[in-house]
Amino acid sequence: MNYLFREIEKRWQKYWKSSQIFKGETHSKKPKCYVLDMFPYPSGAGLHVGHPLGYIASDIYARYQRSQGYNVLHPMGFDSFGLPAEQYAIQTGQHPNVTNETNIQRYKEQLEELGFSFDWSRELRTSDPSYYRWTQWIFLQLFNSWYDQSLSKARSIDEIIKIFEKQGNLKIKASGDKIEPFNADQWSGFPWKRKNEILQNYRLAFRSETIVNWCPALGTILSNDEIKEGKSERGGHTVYQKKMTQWSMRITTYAERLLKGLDQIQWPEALKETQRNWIGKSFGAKISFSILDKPSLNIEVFTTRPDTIFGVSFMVLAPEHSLIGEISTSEEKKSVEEYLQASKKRSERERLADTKSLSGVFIGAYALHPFTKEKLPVYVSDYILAGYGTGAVMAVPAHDERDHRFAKKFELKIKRVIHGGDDVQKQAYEAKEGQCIHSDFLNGLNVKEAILKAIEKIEEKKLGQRMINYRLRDAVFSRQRYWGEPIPIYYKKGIALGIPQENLPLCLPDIDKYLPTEKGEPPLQRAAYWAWDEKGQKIVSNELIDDKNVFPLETSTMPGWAGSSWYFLRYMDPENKDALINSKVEAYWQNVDLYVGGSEHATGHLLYSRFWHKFLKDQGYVSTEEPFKKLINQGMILGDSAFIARLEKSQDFISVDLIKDQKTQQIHVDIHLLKNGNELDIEKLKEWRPEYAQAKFIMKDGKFFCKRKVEKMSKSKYNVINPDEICKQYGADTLRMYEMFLGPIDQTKPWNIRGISGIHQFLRKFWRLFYTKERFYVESTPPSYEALKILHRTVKKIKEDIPRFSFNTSISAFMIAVNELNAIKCNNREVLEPLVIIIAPFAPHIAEELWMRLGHKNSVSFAPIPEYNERYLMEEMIEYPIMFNGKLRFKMNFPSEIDEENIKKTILKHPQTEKYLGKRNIIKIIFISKKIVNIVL
RNA sequence: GCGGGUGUGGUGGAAUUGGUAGACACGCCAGACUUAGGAUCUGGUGCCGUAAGGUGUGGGGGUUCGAGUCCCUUCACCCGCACCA
Repeated sequence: MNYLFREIEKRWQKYWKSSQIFKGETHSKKPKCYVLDMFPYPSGAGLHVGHPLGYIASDIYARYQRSQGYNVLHPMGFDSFGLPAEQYAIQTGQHPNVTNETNIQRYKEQLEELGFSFDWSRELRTSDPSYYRWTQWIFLQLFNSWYDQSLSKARSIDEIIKIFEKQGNLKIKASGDKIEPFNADQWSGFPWKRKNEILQNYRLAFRSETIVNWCPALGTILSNDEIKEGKSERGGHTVYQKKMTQWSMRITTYAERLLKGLDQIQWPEALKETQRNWIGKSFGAKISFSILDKPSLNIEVFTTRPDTIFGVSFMVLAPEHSLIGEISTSEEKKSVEEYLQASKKRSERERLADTKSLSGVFIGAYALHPFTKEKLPVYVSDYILAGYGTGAVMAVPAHDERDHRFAKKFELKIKRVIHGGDDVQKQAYEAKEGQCIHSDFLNGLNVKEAILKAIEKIEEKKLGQRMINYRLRDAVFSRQRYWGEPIPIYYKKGIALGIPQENLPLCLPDIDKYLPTEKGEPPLQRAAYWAWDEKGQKIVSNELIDDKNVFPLETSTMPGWAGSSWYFLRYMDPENKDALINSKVEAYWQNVDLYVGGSEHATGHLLYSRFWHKFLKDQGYVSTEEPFKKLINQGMILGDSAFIARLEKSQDFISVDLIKDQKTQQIHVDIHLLKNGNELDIEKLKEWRPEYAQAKFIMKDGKFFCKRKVEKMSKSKYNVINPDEICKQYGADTLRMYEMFLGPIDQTKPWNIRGISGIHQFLRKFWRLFYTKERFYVESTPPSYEALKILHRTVKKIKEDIPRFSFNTSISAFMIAVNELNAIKCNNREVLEPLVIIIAPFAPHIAEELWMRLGHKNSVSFAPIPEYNERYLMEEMIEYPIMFNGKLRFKMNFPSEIDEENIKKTILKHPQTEKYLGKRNIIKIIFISKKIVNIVL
């Protein structure tokens, strides 16, 4: 009768694998439910106990939905392009695919051991040419599209050509940089090259010279979300600013839709807020300031506070601003030049580091105030960002903190125009409250009214217009790396052209070394066959490049987020060779009903996926506006790191309890090197790190202790606990339930093995319910009312908990049920069988085993979830807490149907009442049916 | 600095609508049992107190018959953004 979990779990894992019962049906009359996990990058370290947290939760949900009668799509795959495999390839010369294959096998084994109900027939890998063929295909669609702002929709580039042929670009409202206007005749007169340059400006995948975050140590550029505090997120290398021509994605054109869509989806509020901040919408005005003695030139600024226009006392331009050269005077030219040079050298990190002291120089020019015609000195300063707004500001020191500091430093005028706050000579008053003063036509208006009035006036006088600005930047799309999708582009006379779709995939070529070339070009430059034969429609040797028929191919590759931005669609139709996805299949599965993953993807993956999805919708390939209807974040699991202390400037280590005033460095050591709690096994350490073989260890009583600290579980911190060890010891069902029992799914929590035995014992107890005298035996006779009550209460609780993802409370409900059924010695089939069904999503192996032993031939995975009957949830007797002035004094039982008056009477007669009443009078009695009685004195 | 989140026993946590704070589990204490099994069973366990009782959800204040829950204020920690005009 022992619960032999090893044997049981092996049997059912084998069965699930061979029977393929978790295959999502492509054509089904059942309602669909798409449950997805963020697919992992297959790193060499394998899974640790933090990974499965989300997988377990989604698996419970998927299994529950199957039992509820849904056709569930629950796939898994691998985000297999990425840096670690490439880094390893650089070091060892081994092709990244080899490393990948090994790692993926390990991951799959680990995932199977945990009993997940994945549909492995749909497994995909982003580095597989049959997959990235379609990533490249989407890229070409973006390349061949422009955004029509009047329709709020992406359209084919062929259509814009037709429009140009008819009317030039005079009427068109499209996303792109400002371009000289041209009419239809001019368009048809443009040479081929010019036409293509113009089109380039409208494409959603386009090349642009951008200031990028160049990381020489990684040999690549990084996106903003890959940088943490000025250093690369991976490896912590220094990042520099560099101008480069790069592929970009016009995500900014979708800013408004990305923002609006957030209201339609059920995501954690924190995550939505992060995206809102990242998109950073602000409303204001664009205002032109003319320049003294240069009537043809204007400085355009963006401001969210046009109400403070009469408080402007100077102007500031970003160092990259294009007008600086033209308008700075000869006297100031030298100091301006010096300043620009100096600010170029300052890395982003330095610029961010000292936000307190502002630098800048006067450039000699003056702008004219649009209303007062006052002379406003123009400065250049790197506190102005070239990439935001227009790269220039009208400075209002009285009402903007940074402008204030700048004004103080350069002794510029500070003019109050909003009433409120302290002395503006000492401190800026930034609040958007108060009435306008010294502001001509704005006087007396409050800030909100004044903003609108000012814009109205500005538009009326043609000085500018209202403007909505976004903080969101276009996404840089190229990487100077090997291990990514090749960008399907070739260059004809310097013009980028797409490889015809029929020729995809453009496969990654083999190269001798995975490093950049000596000249610093991307690794693909090393490929001998990396040229496009336009006529022959094939890849040929570089030697054949003649710029007539054979042209060089693009050598940068796509970023990590390319493949992950649409993989959820491919799972719906993974084998399709003719299309990204069949439209009928798409119409059925639509989008993801539940997406589970980490919140760290808030501004990367989750934003890019939404962007691509919206684009594909515009193109008619998908029917939904949002890819992930509901999303939950699993919390981080923290590990208990161990450190050894090294005395500074020495090779001597000191036991943590002996440290007094000495300065020490803390060095992470693998937690598996510890014994008896915090004691270090020095021999094991020396094996692990041979460089410490000769080190001296200062010990107390022959023991050496480590310092512990709870921090994020990660390979680099050597605090990783693998699920394999726990599976071996307690089984997958125990691990699954234990991880869920740890607390709310979305909360960060430390990993602690201490409580796991409780779960294991619970499963044993559950198992024993089915045994009498060492034999499997269940009664067919009707169960007691008490037993039915326990069952129905539990079913109700679980049905309420699962949709809320409150799995920790479900588990405690199971525990209560098993404890109570055990106490009344219930072994009725009528009670135990439904219990097996409802516990199956949580502990599927034991459930399958018991289900089989109960005599069923089919898997428990599709057995319908039992219904509960309210009849069994009624209590005949209610225990009322009797409170005096809100304090619980004693308890009394009453039949649930008894009326209020009767209860009050009985309570007042109770001897305890007299005691608590004393000489005081009752003011009133609060009676809440089936809850409490409170006597107010 | 801005935005978001979290604070409850020795520990993980529960309390879904303002209604018995600490469910369930770990740990600990006491006991029973013995085919010595990662056993099982019984009882106890927030804190102070022998007890009556008092006290208690980060701190302070408020609303209410009644507050972990609502409001104000304050502190600590975590996450995200950060010269965004």
